[in-house]
Amino acid sequence: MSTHHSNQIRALIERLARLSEAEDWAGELNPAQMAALSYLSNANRFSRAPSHVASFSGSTRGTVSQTLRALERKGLVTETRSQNDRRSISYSVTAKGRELALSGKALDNAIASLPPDRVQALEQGLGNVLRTLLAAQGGRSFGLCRQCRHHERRGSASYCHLLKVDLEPAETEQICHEHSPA
Amino acid sequence: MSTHHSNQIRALIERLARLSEAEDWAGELNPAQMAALSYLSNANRFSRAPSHVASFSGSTRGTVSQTLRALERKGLVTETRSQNDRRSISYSVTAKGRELALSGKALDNAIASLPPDRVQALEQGLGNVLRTLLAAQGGRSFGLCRQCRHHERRGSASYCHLLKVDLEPAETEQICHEHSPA
DNA sequence: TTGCAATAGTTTCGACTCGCTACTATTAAG
DNA sequence: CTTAATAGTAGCGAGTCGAAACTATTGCAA
Repeated sequence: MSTHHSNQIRALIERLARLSEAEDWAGELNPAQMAALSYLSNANRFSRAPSHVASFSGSTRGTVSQTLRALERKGLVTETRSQNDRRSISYSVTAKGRELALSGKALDNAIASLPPDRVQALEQGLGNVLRTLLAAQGGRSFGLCRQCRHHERRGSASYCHLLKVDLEPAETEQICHEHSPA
Repeated sequence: MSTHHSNQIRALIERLARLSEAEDWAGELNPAQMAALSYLSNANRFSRAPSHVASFSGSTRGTVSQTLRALERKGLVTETRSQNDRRSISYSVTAKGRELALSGKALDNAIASLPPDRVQALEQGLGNVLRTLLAAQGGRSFGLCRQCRHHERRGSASYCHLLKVDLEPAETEQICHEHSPA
């Protein structure tokens, strides 16, 4: 019974995602590229490495490596090698990339047309499902910096107790790969 | 504001689908194949043609043609050519395919662990979103035969006024490509 | 300090997706 | 009876995806 409903809902989620991804984004990007670009445009400066993208999307480093090269060829992201750890790379989204990442999606409009309480219920319900799924699979939560247990508000600025760095206000609204629910 | 929430929810939907599809299904199937197999195992006998699968998944006939051949090579579906219209083909899911289609998914378990009212809210909310999206894009609803405007209950059996055929009870619980909301 | 072991990322391989543009076969419509 | 529409397939090119092998760097421990 409950199993039956779970099936239905999973089917709905997968179908909605599939239909949403079937949008061609001006023919420029495919779903994997769009997902990576969208993630990068919302991730903070500690969370823009290939391995973070891979972890976020449940993919592998090898696959993501190719996806990021495709994005770079298209001028949507640029790579920056780290000085501290010369193995690691951080990708930044260009202006052109940011524009594409924010371009209107039909699914967004469909969601926005719901009554506010329905939207609220959806967000909470899907959030719960995601947390449960991640807990079961040992994945990272990739939540907002601001909602992390290592985050501390200090007046107008903030501080991360895990990475031991000061944070600007805007950064606390970004995704962090070290995120841990409060 | 509302736009912001819509973005969040779309991101949740796409991420959940991506994580769910990252399950390897015993290493046998990829996401597109699983989606097609899952659809076929729930579709009624009028809705199992390549074009129906394509329409359901928002893909193209060409792509689906290859996906179905892959499934057939793996012994998960079999094709049956129609006598009435010798252009059309109907695919059936084999026992092996049905087993795979019903195999447990981590996302199902995550959903099933929610309180029943949350599950209810999710199902309704996502259903609303899907209907809105389909209306905006002109896509078919692919709902259950039983919930169709052409369906009429006749004692223990049923009748479809569109296709003008008698239906067995089990068939009314399947997906129909001609489905039109009541 | 030297010598692994772990980590970050890349490369290559093979099977496959995906949209596209032909293309064939069949059926429908004028 | 020709023409148009429909159902499905074939081949192309760019790209996904997982796996395994590989390079370069960093960490750790004897």
